[in-house]
Amino acid sequence: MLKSKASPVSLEQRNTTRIRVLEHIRAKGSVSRIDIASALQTSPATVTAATADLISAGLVKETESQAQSKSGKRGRPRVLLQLDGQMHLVAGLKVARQVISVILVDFEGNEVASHKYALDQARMSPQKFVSAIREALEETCSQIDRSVAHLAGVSIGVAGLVDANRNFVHWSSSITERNIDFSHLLSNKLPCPAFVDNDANLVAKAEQLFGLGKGLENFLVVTIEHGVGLGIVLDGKLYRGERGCGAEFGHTKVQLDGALCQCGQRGCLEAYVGDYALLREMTVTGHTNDMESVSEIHDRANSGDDRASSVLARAGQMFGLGISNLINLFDPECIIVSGAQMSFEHLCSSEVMTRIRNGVVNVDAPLPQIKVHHWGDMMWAKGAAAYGIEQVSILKVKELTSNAP
Amino acid sequence: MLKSKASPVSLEQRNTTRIRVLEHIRAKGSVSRIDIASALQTSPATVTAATADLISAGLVKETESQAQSKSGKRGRPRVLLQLDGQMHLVAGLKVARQVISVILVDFEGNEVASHKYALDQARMSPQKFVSAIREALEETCSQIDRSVAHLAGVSIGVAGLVDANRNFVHWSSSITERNIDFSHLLSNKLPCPAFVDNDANLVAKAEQLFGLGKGLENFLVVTIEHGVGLGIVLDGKLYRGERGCGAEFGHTKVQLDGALCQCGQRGCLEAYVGDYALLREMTVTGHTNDMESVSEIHDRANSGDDRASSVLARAGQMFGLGISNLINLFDPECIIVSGAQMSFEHLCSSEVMTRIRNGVVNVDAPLPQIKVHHWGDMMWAKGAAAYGIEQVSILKVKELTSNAP
DNA sequence: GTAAATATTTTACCGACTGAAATAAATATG
DNA sequence: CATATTTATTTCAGTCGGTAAAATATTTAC
Repeated sequence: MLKSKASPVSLEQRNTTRIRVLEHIRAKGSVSRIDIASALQTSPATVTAATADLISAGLVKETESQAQSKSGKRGRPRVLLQLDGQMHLVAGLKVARQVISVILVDFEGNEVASHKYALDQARMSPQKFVSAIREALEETCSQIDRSVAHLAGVSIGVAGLVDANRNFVHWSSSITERNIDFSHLLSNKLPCPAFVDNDANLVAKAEQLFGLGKGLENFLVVTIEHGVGLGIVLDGKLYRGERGCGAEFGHTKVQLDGALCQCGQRGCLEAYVGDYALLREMTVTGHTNDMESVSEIHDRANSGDDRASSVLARAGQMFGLGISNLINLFDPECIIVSGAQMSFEHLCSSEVMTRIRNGVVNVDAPLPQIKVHHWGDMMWAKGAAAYGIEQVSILKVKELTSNAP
Repeated sequence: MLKSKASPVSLEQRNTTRIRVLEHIRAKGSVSRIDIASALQTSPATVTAATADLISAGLVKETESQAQSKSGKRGRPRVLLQLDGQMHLVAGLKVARQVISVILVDFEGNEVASHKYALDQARMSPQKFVSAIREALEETCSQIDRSVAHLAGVSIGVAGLVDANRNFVHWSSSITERNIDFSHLLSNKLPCPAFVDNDANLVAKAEQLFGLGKGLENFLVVTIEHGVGLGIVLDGKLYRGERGCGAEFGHTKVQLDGALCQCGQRGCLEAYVGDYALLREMTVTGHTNDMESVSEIHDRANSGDDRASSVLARAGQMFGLGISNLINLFDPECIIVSGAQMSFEHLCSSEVMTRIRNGVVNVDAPLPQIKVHHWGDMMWAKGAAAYGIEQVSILKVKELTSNAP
């Protein structure tokens, strides 16, 4: 008879070690217990306990192959641990204007299936929004003969202002109503945990878990698409701002009373760097007709059109200025420039890098690295999946202790 | 006979509750145990234990006066707790070009004595630097018939790049050598713990502990003096950047290839807002002669000089642009504009506020509050003292457990 | 085969925290 | 005025996460 007498320790600080161990294993790929202990500044005994729990939850497994010991070769060999990817399936969704992109991944982030679900309307009621997500998920799951109920978690990225901790959408370009709490809507309609977040934050999560930010504590992810987005990771955590509306890098002003932006204000970075800004500039050059994408501008520039080159160059200069401001303010370990489809070579040229270097306050330390990441068009959905994996990990670890004997 | 067998818990997470309780008491001024428990989401039993320790360490005391209970008046009355300010004396120093400002404060931050120690040279060797600090401290302490040995801690603010955790100064305008570890130098020369940090960070600490940021979790402190500084507090902690050289707000660029800045780059905010920038502008207007301070420009503007007004107005516009960028990126609870002596009304005018409002991306939520704080000329030294109090608090709490029976 | 080296697990114990019960100190009520 | 009621704080016994040290496991060196 277990007497449930005293005291679960405060939820905030509970299980932090197990989650840290899990994240460390994910970041390293495969790693021995003794290395985890030294990396996390904890004792081997703690790592033994934590990994035992993670293994029993099916989140982690021991690998066959063995790593060589640090010094020499004598002594008991280290046993490598890695994620047990097969146990859980997670879906990531990105809701865009005309399409919902869905990706199914295993627990290591490997793609299992993907799908595009066409939307007939850009903006939907919350109910319609959730139904569309349900349908998109079902179609994707059927590809691999699974049902939605098999999913360990679903993560949804939308453009807009989201309080991710509460699944609360203040405003989104995909939804007709403001201030919607999706917690109940989603749990009613889906048989598994679901999470909503802002899309740029999700890409930052993807870079942190699987991408170029793996294992870093302080970095920025700049997303390039129609507009310019930003995700901020500080101390290993996504920084969301006090009201969840920070990181509006695209709307920081780079020119007093400058070019007109989609948002209605003047001088926004996006008004110089966004695709619509470039296309707008090109209309002035006389190619009024049918310029439809940034890669067309690149083509023209490459074939000797000086005006096209000049349009791209100015965008690059402004972008470089914006990036140097980010470095001056945040002093990050690294900045990751992530793009899905749009061509953005003009934002990574050596001229832009020079502009950045010349705009950063001079110190002994070298400039933070600027890494460019060309994702495919599933960038946003993969970002959502990354967040889903993280959230499911946390859920599973919590279950672990609440169910324990 | 005590057998020192197992296990101090990892230093990082040790005593966090006691420190949180102490900080909460400091933020509230006086508060009852039951309120602390609910504010910190912990149990009353924990608060009893924590406060008992803090009282025995002489950091906290019970007050005579009693607060009324929340609802009704029946029941055992709450006992208010407050800091016991008299037990410890802390010194804050700011090293400037020609002077070291020293302030002695009690543990509640009340000024006990202050002093200015003239420097004969703006840049010193590390040894000379430490000796000057020692002398400045001795002169100040003698005012109240104490010796330096009575101090519980000393905190030193310098302009430059500092790794505060290690008392390591990468570079400072006050010191002739780079990359100096002051830990040993200070502990050899001073009979009490000493801490070094960047001056703008210290002002942020002062606002957090005693000023307009009391109790806030996410806020920015913009300091106005010769240049423009920034301190960033996120999640209640000072954010210092990866290499300790972030928060260079004054050198974020507000104009592509704009005005020349002291730092050698072009278009820095400081090159439009710093005092030297305003004085430079005024030289062009024909008043070449003896314009020496910003308040003279204010005087001229107030007496109808349109050129002076225009110079101040442009600085305000650029400042507003910079502030709106900060809000767009950080989405803080509040921005505190702190100045010591320089006149900066032109940076808080209604035109500037309008510029800020129009530069922030529009959301439902109201604009973060912008608070203006006119300190006296001891702003920087008081900032240092605030940091000193915090550090000494942490030390005392740690002693508490290591000395415990 | 035995010693030395290294990784992991087991053991015994510490300390922070908790819920529940006990205690303290006030007011309300008759 | 005694007693019930209410609220704040403390005490108590127990849980949980963590640790150091010892024990155990598994390898190579000799």
